[in-house]
Parts: sequence; structure tokens; C-alpha cells
Amino acid sequence: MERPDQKAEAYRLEEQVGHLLRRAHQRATAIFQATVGDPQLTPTQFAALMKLHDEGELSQNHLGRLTAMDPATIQGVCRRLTEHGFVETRPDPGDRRRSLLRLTAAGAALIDGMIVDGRAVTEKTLEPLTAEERRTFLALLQRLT
Amino acid sequence: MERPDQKAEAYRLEEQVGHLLRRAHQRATAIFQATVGDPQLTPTQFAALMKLHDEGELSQNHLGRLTAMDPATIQGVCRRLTEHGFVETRPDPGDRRRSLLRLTAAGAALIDGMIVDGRAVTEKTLEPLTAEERRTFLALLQRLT
DNA sequence: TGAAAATCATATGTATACAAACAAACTCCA
DNA sequence: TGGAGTTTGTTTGTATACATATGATTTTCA
Repeated sequence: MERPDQKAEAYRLEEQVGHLLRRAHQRATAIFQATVGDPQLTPTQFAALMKLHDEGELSQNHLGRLTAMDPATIQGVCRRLTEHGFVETRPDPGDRRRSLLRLTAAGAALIDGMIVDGRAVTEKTLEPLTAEERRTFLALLQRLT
Repeated sequence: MERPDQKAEAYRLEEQVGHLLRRAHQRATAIFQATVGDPQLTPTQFAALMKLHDEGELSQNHLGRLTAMDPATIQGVCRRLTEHGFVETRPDPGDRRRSLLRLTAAGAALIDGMIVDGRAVTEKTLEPLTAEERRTFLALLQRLT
């Protein structure tokens, strides 16, 4: 005799973590774009500028590690940020493989004014949850990375 | 006098929901690819096949809504699934704008064998959490979509 | 020291993801 | 009924995201 709880449980796409994470990420990105209406800045570009703001000069791959982008991805992000004039490079004097990336004056001004927007994005994204639920959720989410 | 909790709190990228969701989604995708070693099937392709398995024939945009993909995205996914022989189409007899999508025999066989893998992906992705934490996390995550 | 291994940045190819624009077909309702 | 508005699917363009390959450089260690 099969026990009821041993029977094949339906596979519901809507309950799979991967699918839910994908949708939650889509929503967070949409909120970012709607909130940071000003420039054509994406979440990953914002993350890269923020890290350069905090850390100063960084090599491209190092910046990628700090923002969770692989070398191919961070390369494109940095190229576009450079084209837009928010970032500039100079050769690393101690390692001829590397270039050091840093914010331009325009990039620094942009990111300074956007920290407020960044907080608003997080606030709006977590809006469906209470303060305690937010803490719980963020703590659990951090353990899944 | 400023109260300590009123002072400007540092903006830490590592604590922003959007960034954490992006990283958690990256991890879930990587676990999917490592677990479903068999074919070159992506998470979104898997989701589309699963919905066609559950719902039978669907129009392309309808399938997109059920799997959280916009018309341009689901178009590419369906084109590749058709090219790989997992999906086929016929004209909708009642609406000349639409085509009806359905699984081929190969597609049905593939998805039947992959439901087990799907469960394993969810299991591995949630592995850092206890059973109760998983329930809590999934409940909160569902409310953020 | 000198060869093997690792790292850096780049390049190519594939796959989401979405905005915007479009033509064809359908629905709604005045 | 007939036109306005909507829906369907496609196309173009931009931006992640990653596997894989490559050449230049640096590090490691036998």
C-alpha cells in the first residue's frame, strides 16, 4: 500500500525556487528601472559604479568579482561605462596585464546622487513584507549565495 | 544632536535585495545546469516544456504569460525548442493570429524524465536551509512576485 | 632559474530579457 | 455595422550572463 504522502506530488513550476527567484529578480529590475528614471543606468552598471565609489581604483576582473560578474560580463559593463564617460582607466604600473579603473568626475557625481535612489529601490522591492519579514527574508536570502 | 540610528547608514551593495536576488538566481541557474547534465536544456526552456506538459496546447503568448516571459523572449525560446524537435505547432482553427504549441513525442519523453531532476535542483538550491527555513523563505519569496 | 600553472583582458557564440515598432487579426461597443 | 482599441506574433536593438578559446603576463615551485 502506498502512503498518501509517498505518492507522486505534483511538480508545480510556481513553487520551484529557481522560477520564483527569476521572477523576483525580474520584478526588482523593473522597480530599479522605474525608480532610477534619470539616466539609462542598469542595475549591474549601478553596482559597478558603487563598488568603484567605495573601493577606489580596481582592476576589471577584481571589480567583477566584487559585483558577481564573470570576466566576459564585467568587460562589457566596463566598456559601456567608459563609453558613457562615467569610468576611465590607466595602466597598472605594477602589472602590465591589468588596467586600473576609476570613476570620472561625472561618474562620481552620478553615483553620489543615486545612493538615495538605491535605498528607494530596496524599499519598494521589499514593500510587500513587514519589517520583521524583511529581516528574515534578507537573512535567508544571504545564505543562498 | 544626531541620534546614532539617524546617521547616514552605509549603502552596502551586499545587503540590497536586488543584488542578492541576482546572485541567488545565478546560483540556482548554475545548479540547474550542473544537475540537468543530460541535454542542452535551459531553465526557461524547461519551464516552457513543463507548462505544455501540464496544460496541453497553448498559444505562444499564453505560454509566455504562464512562464513569466514577454512576447519577444518566449518567441526565441519557442523557436529554439521547435528547432530541437521538442515542440511543434499547428494553426489555431478559431483565431488566425495564433498558432497552438504542443510537445512532440520527443519533448514529452524528455520532460517526463526530467521532473525528477527538477526536484533535485530545488533540493540542492535550498540545501543551505533547514526544512522550516525553506518553507518560510518560499512563502516570503512568493509574496515578492 | 626555468617550465608549469594561474591570472588578466579580450573575443566569439548562444541564450535570456525587455523596449519599441509593426502588420495582421480580433473584440468591443457606440 | 463599422471604427477604435486590443491582442498576437515578429523584428530590431541593447544589455546581461556564461562557456570557451586565446595571447600576454605574472606567479609558483621543483
